[in-house]
Amino acid sequence: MTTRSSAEAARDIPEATVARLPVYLRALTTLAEAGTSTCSSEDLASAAGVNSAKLRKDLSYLGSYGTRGVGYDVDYLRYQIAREIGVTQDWPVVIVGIGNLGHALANFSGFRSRGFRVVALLDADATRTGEEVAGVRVRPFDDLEDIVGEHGVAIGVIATPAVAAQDVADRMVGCGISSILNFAPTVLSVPAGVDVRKVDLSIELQILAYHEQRKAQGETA
Amino acid sequence: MTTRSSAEAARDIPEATVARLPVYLRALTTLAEAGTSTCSSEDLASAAGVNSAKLRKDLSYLGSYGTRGVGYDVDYLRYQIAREIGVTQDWPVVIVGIGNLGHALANFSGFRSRGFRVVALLDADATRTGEEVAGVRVRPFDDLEDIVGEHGVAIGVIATPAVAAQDVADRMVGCGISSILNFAPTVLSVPAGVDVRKVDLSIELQILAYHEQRKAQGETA
DNA sequence: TCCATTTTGTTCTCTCGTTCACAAACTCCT
DNA sequence: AGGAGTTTGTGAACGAGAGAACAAAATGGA
Ligand SMILES: NC(=O)c1ccc[n+]([C@@H]2O[C@H](COP(=O)([O-])OP(=O)(O)OC[C@H]3O[C@@H](n4cnc5c(N)ncnc54)[C@H](O)[C@@H]3O)[C@@H](O)[C@H]2O)c1
Ligand SMILES: NC(=O)c1ccc[n+]([C@@H]2O[C@H](COP(=O)([O-])OP(=O)(O)OC[C@H]3O[C@@H](n4cnc5c(N)ncnc54)[C@H](O)[C@@H]3O)[C@@H](O)[C@H]2O)c1
Repeated sequence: MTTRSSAEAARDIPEATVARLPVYLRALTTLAEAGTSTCSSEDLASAAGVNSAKLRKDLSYLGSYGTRGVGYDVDYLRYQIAREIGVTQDWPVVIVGIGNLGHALANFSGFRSRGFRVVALLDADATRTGEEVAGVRVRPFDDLEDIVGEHGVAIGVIATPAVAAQDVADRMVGCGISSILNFAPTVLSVPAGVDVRKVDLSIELQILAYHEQRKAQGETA
Repeated sequence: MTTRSSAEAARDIPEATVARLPVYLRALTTLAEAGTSTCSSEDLASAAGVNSAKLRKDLSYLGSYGTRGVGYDVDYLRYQIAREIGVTQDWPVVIVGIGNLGHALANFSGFRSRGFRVVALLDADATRTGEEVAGVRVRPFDDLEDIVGEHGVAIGVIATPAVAAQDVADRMVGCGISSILNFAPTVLSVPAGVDVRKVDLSIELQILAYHEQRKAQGETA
């Protein structure tokens, strides 16, 4: 299990690198829109907010897509990163919990433009179903299994209150979803093989508060 | 600069630990609400979704707040962590960009309950000002300096479109804000001493897509 | 053709983070 | 009082990530 088949490239991209590839992708898109066709690692690194050594090392995990003495072809590199991440294809996504946050997410244009397609908005509250948000009708949560089966959905977004999040996750996992983006402030437990990423506003603010407090302490000390 | 004054405790909490303290805090609150007064590192670790060795090591950076053979007093530990993070006091916060996302953020109850207080909602669009969201009136962006000065705001939240984010950040830094939470999909450049954290939906989804793609590859290989 | 210049890809080192494993410290029971 | 049983706090081993530094490879001009 440690060695891979010889046909497939020995791809084992570090997690820290995976998390930065989307940043590079966005920076490349910005450069392309500005009419730049070639860029050095220095250029791209500064657009992405990292140092150039790190950028080159990250890109080296994908292969040798640059030219020494010249730099990288913007469009070519962009395609290679997109392919590596998997956003050259479209990923169907369901959003569960169409309250304050769910509405904002449904209206978020960044889904479409980045290889994701919202195929359904689901809510358990019957008074919300039928409403149309960003061109998609809100449907009852119980339609989850049907929708996931029909569209082959692999990615689910949870924007329900914390108390409901584990139940929603269980239902998602039960019908084959294997990647979850969780906005509810709670720890989800899922079986091995299912990826969960969380976005947690309170945690981010508390981290800022910690550093802020230390800055203040330093001043008065 | 490497050694600290003898009076102050040698506090140098690793960044990875700082990011987990809010998770422990939330887990402790949940335990307290469930009527638990004492818990072991094993209990708390499972509630927080980490392993117990990591939890104990993290807590050891704060001091020795447990009792061997017994565990931790839930309320006492909760207070100690809250104090360390700095959320025993209230932090005033401004939100800039009251569109889809800004509305959701303004309505988010997690601010209040976690030591943060939204003192102002700002937007550059004159047609939005005057509107009341969650009991707070939306004011013109140009009031930023006045508000920050008046309330001593140190933390700012950016929920504007990406193109405006750098300008907003510059204005924030200019009037003394030193911690920024950025929801716009763009890399902010700020002077040293200012902390920026970003919340980026597209990046999270792309990371999920990468792993999802690898799972699919494994099946068909 | 050859040399100077540029910029990548990679090796090496150092720092940071995770996990293991166990002595120290506490409780409870006899 | 003493011993059995628990659970913390931490030293040490291990692994992952960051950054410096440089050889290899390309370009372009003489
Ligand atoms: N509003 C924000 O800016 C914000 C920010 C960060 C995190 N969050 C978190 O995101 C979540 C949603 O926040 P919100 O402000 O949109 O809350 P909300 O109450 O406005 O919306 C929650 C929605 O989920 C639905 N729901 C409840 N139980 C459900 C279930 N079992 N199945 C399906 N749908 C269900 C409700 O009907 C409601 O429409 C909360 O957990 C909140 O803590 C919100
Ligand atoms: N909607 C989402 O769920 C979501 C999710 C992730 C990220 N984002 C990002 O968050 C940001 C806001 O998203 P949104 O959907 O709320 O957009 P939106 O267009 O609905 O709202 C943006 C608001 O910012 C205001 N604004 C524009 N320029 C400004 C300036 N210079 N100063 C002050 N205010 C200004 C506008 O008047 C508007 O009210 C975007 O960058 C978006 O990419 C949104």
